[in-house]
Amino acid sequence: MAHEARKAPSAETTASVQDYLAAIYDLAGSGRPVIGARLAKHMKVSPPAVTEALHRMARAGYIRLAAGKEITLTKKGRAMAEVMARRHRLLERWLTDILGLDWTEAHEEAHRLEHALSPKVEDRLAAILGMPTTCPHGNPIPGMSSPSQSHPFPLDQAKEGTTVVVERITEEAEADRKLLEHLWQNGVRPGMRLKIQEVAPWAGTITTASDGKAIVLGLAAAGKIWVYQPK
Amino acid sequence: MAHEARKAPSAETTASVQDYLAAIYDLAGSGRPVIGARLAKHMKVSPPAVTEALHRMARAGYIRLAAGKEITLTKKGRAMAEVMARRHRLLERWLTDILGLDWTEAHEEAHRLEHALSPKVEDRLAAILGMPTTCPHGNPIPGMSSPSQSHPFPLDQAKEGTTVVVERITEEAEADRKLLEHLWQNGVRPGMRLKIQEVAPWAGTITTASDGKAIVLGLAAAGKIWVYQPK
DNA sequence: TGGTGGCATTAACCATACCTAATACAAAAC
DNA sequence: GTTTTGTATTAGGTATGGTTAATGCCACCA
Repeated sequence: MAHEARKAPSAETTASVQDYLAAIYDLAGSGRPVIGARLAKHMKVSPPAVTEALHRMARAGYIRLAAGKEITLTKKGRAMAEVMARRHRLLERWLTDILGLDWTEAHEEAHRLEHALSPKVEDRLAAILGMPTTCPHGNPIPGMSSPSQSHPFPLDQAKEGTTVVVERITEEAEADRKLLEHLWQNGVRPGMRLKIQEVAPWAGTITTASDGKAIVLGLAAAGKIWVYQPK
Repeated sequence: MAHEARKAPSAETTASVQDYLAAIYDLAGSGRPVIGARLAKHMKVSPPAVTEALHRMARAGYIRLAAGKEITLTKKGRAMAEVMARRHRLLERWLTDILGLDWTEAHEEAHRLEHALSPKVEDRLAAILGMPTTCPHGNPIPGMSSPSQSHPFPLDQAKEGTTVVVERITEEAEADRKLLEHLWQNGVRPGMRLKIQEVAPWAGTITTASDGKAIVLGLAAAGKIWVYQPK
């Protein structure tokens, strides 16, 4: 948009491109290959919109479109995606820790604000927040060297009878407002201990318990929550 | 832009419309009539862009295009413009008071961020800032009931030999980066006392002094700085 | 081997929002 | 009273970034 262009002269990285880069980055975190259809679903846009955007981004050198369908970030693309992740997560911290919003709101607010954040404000923000290493959902903030000695895995791969600790709610889950609200209301947040009571692939559910209270999740949703084995 | 639309479903107020509303609001503050040409200059866009935008905004009920050239805000338009002014000025306060940026940067950063600020974040921000009544440039924050008992007038109308106090640097001046930097570097900010040494309409300048240091300003620039007579 | 489902793409279209160049017009300057 | 200046508008064009509808492609399943 020419109007946006006015604000960011050359080196044009539009809000849209930033959104796509962030989405690719987030989806790549799950291990599964990033393809257009997944992007379209995650970002709630039509498949043709994705095709077009990807072409624009490939032309601009942000991504590579492999022979197959898989989409990979170039060095430049990855750098930009990390900047966006950093801004997003720092903003979430600010919104929750200082302004007192909850998760659900924080994610959406941060998503809007992240496009308007300059490197300078980003740095000052990091400073006043005390250089946090993760966002409130537990996702690492790039450039903050989070330790993370645990070996996290998706909750849908947990074994029945074990007890796990929530490491993070991935951005994939964050995109689903309803899911986020559900998790928030059930107290599912980083550090929470979960006893795996039943994994039922036939029903597509996983049942966990915490403080005696049972929480039932679909396997797809559970796959977007990463946990680790406490030692 | 459809992409923006996604983020703000109906009740569509695009960033562009917000910019125009804010500009109309700011320019109206000077007393002089708001016409398209002034808008074009202030916003650094071409006259046809203004014409088109005004039609879109009139269609949407934000402004009235009087028979003559004058542009006036409708109730709806004024409300939105005040929201934008409030967000802008609160953000400036945050940027300067908490993040430690200076004026010049603060204005530009705020201008980008204001479009992404929700009512909720706006309110929380106002709270943690201690309900400030003005922005760092001295402009009142709508909804904060600033007293302002002084009777400010533009600096270019000051009488030779008098001493005045800077009340505010208007948004009109803020739009000019170079001017803003100049004022900042010369210590011109709200509360500063200025001795009017010479008003020279033939030369188009006004010479003032503060702490023995002389500051020369063009009359056009001086007209964008409001001062008051200390009693 | 012949569907069927999932995925990508093309085609055609739309709105926003900007631009330049050219035109229209009025009021002030000479 | 014409000319200049300021202002607005029309005309024509561009780019982004979306949409739906239709089509093309492949891979897996029976």
